[in-house]
Amino acid sequence: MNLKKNLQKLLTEAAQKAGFAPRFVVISSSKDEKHGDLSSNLPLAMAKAAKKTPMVIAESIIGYFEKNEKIIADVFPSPPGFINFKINPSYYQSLIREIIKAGNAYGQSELGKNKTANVEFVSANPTGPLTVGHGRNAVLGDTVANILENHGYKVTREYYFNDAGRQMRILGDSVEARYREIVDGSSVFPEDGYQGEYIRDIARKIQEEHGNNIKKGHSVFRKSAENDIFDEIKKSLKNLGIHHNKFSNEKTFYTSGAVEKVTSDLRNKGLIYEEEGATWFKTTELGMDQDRVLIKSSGEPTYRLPDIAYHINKVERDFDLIIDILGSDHVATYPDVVAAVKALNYKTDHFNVMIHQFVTLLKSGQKVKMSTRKADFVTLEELVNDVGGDVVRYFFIMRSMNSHLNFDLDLAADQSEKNPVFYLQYAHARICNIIKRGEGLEKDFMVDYDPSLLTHLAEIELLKTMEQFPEVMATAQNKLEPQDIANYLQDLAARFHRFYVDCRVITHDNDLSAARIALITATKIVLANGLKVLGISAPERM
RNA sequence: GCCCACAUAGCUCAGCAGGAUAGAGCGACUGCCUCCUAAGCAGUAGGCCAGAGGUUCGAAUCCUCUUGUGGGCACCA
Repeated sequence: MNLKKNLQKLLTEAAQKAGFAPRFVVISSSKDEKHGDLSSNLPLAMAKAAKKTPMVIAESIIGYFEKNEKIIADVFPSPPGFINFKINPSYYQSLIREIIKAGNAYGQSELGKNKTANVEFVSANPTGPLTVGHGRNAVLGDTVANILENHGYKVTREYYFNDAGRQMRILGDSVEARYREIVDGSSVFPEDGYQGEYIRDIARKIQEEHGNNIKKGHSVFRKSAENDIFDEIKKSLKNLGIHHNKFSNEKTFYTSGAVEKVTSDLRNKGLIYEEEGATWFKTTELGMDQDRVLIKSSGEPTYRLPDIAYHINKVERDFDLIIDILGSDHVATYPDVVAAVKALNYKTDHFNVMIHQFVTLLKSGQKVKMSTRKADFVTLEELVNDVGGDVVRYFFIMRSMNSHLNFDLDLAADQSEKNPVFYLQYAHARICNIIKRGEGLEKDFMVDYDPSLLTHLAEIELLKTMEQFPEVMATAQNKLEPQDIANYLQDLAARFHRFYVDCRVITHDNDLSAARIALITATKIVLANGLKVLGISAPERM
C-alpha cells in the first residue's frame, strides 16, 4: 500500500464531505518537522474557487477527515493553509518486513507488464572508436532500458547504423589510402578522410592478411574497417555493462525494398517533388520551415530516407513504447522523420525522443573539440580504463541530460577516489560488513526482531526515505529521467551514514541489535535495487 | 537572422507537473576514530537562483523580453 495514495484518497473523501470538489490532490513530504511528515496544499489550491480563506477550508476538511489511527497519528492545519499529517512511527517500522520480504522486487512494479519497449541508443556509425560524448548517450540509453525493465517492460536495446552512405565510403577510402602507403608508398589521402591512427592499424592488418595486391576499390577495405571498429565499439560498451540485443543497419532497408516503398508512398501522398536533379520531401506541407532532400542529385539518398524506413520498421514491430536517445546535434532531424512516418499513416504517438546535451571535455583546462574524422577525441575506452565503469556510469546519470556538462578529465582522474558514486557503494559495503559481524553472534537476529524499538530520529528518517523508493522508481519511469534515482540514492546513503554514526548496530542489547540489523538489511536491499537499475555494482566490501 | 536547450555557492552540478528557511560534492577553515571500514559524521564561511517585467495567496520552478553559453538551421550523419 502506498502512503501518499492512501492519503490522497482520504483527503479527497474528507474534502467532498466538507462540500468541496477537489480536482488534484497533491501530497508532498514535509521538509520541516513542524509540518508533520507529509502535507497537502489542497486548501490553498481551492481557496479561490471556494471563495473562502485557506485556513477555514483546512479546518473544515480536517473536521471530516477520518484518520486511520494505525497510520496517521495527527492531522493539523498550518498557515497559510496547509494540511499536515503526522504519520505513526509504527507505519514506517512495519516497512522493514515488507522490504525484506519483497527483496529484489521492492521498487519494481507491473506498470509495464505485458508491454514491450524499444530503446535505440548509441547508434554511432562504425567510423571510429566511441568517444566520451557517445558515453553519455550509451549510459543514458542503457539506464532508461533498465528502468523500463524494472517496471516489467520487455525491452529491446537497439543499435542502428548507416552502412551504405558517404561516411562508410570515406572510411573505406581512408583505409585503402593507408594501405597503399604501406604497400608502395603511394597514397592520395581523401580530403575528408579519417585521420586516426586506428585506420593505419586496420590497413596494416589487411596487408598482413591479404597481401600487397588488393585491387583498387576492393570492398575488403570498407568491410574490414567496419568489422574491426564495430568489435572495438562493442568492447567499449561491454566495459560499461552495455549489451545491445538488436543491431539494425540501413542496408537491410534497401534490400528489403522498404526504402523504395517510402519514396513511392510519399509520392502517392503528393509529398515529393523533383528539383535540380534531386528528390525533395515537402516537409513545409507538414508544418516544417523548409523542404528537405531525400535523394541527392547524385542519386544517393540522404540519411533521412533510410531513417524513415527504419522508424516505420520499428512501428511495424509493434512496440508499446519506442524511445530514441539522441544527442542535441540531431534535434532538428528527428521531427522530419516522425513527420514522414505520421504522414504515411503509421502510429507515432508512442514515440519518445530523449535529447541529451553535449559533453564538453576539458583537458589541462583546455576545451577538447571532439571530431572523429580528425582523430581529435578522447575515447570512451580510455575514460573507463582511467576511472572505472561505475564512475563513468554514475557521472553521466547524476546529471540531467539537459545540462551541457563539462567533463574535466584531469579532475575526474584526480577525484575518482572521492567520486560521489563511492559514497553510495560505501554505504552498501558498510552494511554488508555489519551484517557479517551480526552473523557471528549467538542470537539469530534476522528471525526475531521488534521494529518498534527503532525510535531514534536517524532511524525514522532512514525509514521514511526508504518508503519513498517505489514512488521514485515509478516517477523515473514516467518522466524517463534517470538522475532522479541517482539523487534519491545519494539521499538514502546520507541517511544511512548519519544513522551509522548516531546508532551503533551491534551492542550488548540483543533486541535492539536485532531490530537494527533488520533495518540495515532493508536499507541494503533498497540501495542494491537502486544501484542495479543504474547499472552500478554494489560491492560487499571496499 | 531563425529553431532547440541551458544560465543556481570560487569550481562541477542537484532542486524545476509552483509551496513553508535554496542543497550536495570538490576547494577553504573547525571539530569527531581505546568503539560495527574516517571512502564517514558534525559545524563555519561562501547565493539579489544571469537581468528585467508578468501570472499567482505563493516563483529558482510557469509566461514574455534582454544578455550570455552550447547545439542546429547541408544534395553530412
